[in-house]
Amino acid sequence: MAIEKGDPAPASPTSAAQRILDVAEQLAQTRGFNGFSYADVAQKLQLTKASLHYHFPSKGDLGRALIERYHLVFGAALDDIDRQVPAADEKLRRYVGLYDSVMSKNRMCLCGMLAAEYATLPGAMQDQLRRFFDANELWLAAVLERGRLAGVLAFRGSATERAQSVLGALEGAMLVARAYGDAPRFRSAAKQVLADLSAEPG
Amino acid sequence: MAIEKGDPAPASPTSAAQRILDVAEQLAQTRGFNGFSYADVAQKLQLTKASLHYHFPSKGDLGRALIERYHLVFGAALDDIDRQVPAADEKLRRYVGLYDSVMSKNRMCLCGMLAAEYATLPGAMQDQLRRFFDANELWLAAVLERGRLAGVLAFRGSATERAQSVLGALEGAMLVARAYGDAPRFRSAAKQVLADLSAEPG
DNA sequence: GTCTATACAGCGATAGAC
DNA sequence: GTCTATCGCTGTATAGAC
Repeated sequence: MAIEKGDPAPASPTSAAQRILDVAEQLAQTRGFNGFSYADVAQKLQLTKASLHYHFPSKGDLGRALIERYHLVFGAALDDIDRQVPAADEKLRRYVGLYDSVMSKNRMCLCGMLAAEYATLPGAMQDQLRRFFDANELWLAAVLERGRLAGVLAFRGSATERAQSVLGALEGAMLVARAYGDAPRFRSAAKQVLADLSAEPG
Repeated sequence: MAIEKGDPAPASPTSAAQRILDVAEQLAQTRGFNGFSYADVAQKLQLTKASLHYHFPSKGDLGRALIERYHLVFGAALDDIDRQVPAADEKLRRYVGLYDSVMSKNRMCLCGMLAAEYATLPGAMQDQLRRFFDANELWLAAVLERGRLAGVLAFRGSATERAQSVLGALEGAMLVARAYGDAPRFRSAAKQVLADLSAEPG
């Protein structure tokens, strides 16, 4: 079917809901979920608040859609890594790269940001948030365990414990680096996390 | 001078401003600076909002007083450590203990929480926040450097870089652990941070 | 699916009495 | 130093026309 005359013929015909999520995500990652309003999103999209409520009746609905999509995209990225990279140490570098690309956009990880606001979030969002972290840890723990068995990674304690501390270290590095608007600062901390896991001699 | 009859004879006669800061601090550390209102504080203290505005005219004033006091108390704790503990590795354990005592109260580090909300804070609070982190890093970097020279600590790279990553790792560990209401989870991550700095063989 | 218009609660903040 | 009362604004959310 041909594109009708007068259509803007966008490179990718993003739906209204997707565009709303894009803007809301950017705001949530920079200002926090409690730090933006429907009015903010509406203004950026040249829409009215009422239109947003058509797509996402309540802000809780919007928040849930936000985490759901974020988790989906992140999960797909992890699948890509698993498909493209065999070595555990290289998988970790790619994993850190995911965080780095967020930091480079002057954003905080969506779920790290929401973790700070945890106590103020609707229950459904709290549950989704924990599921996001659970999935990250599970993936990380598997990579760490196999990397240790293969001899390319070295660390004390259980892979699960280590996965938790790695996740926390990356989230915290973003958190603080953002207060300085300093992406290299994040990169430096991330490199140390990787170095501490390396089987290479110090 | 004797205590007047009818006085409640409090163990420590906390001023109104101090009590306001106590409540506001607890709320800011659990819900975020944007997650509580004058009404919340007033209710907990059985006061009116107007009374709070007498002590802290604007919320920005309240926020500045919050960080100022937090920084002061934290700085005093670091001085205590320096006075009481000579060994660098033991200093680090005491430092981690400061975070642990916050986590045990089901709170986030005030400045870690504010770091998430950074973009929405008044400029004065942003400056104070960076100064808090700067002071932490300076103290940590000195401890790390002297510990490495003394042979009780071991790490790659500069002490300053390492101080930054340690600070981030602790803040991030609190951030994520709080979403699970899981203080032991923080403790586990903190122990790994210390172990990675130890000169003892892995 | 987007609009105008509006309801209603909550927010930070101020005036003025006591 | 605390109160009552109130203001102006912004927040989420809804009704109903187009």
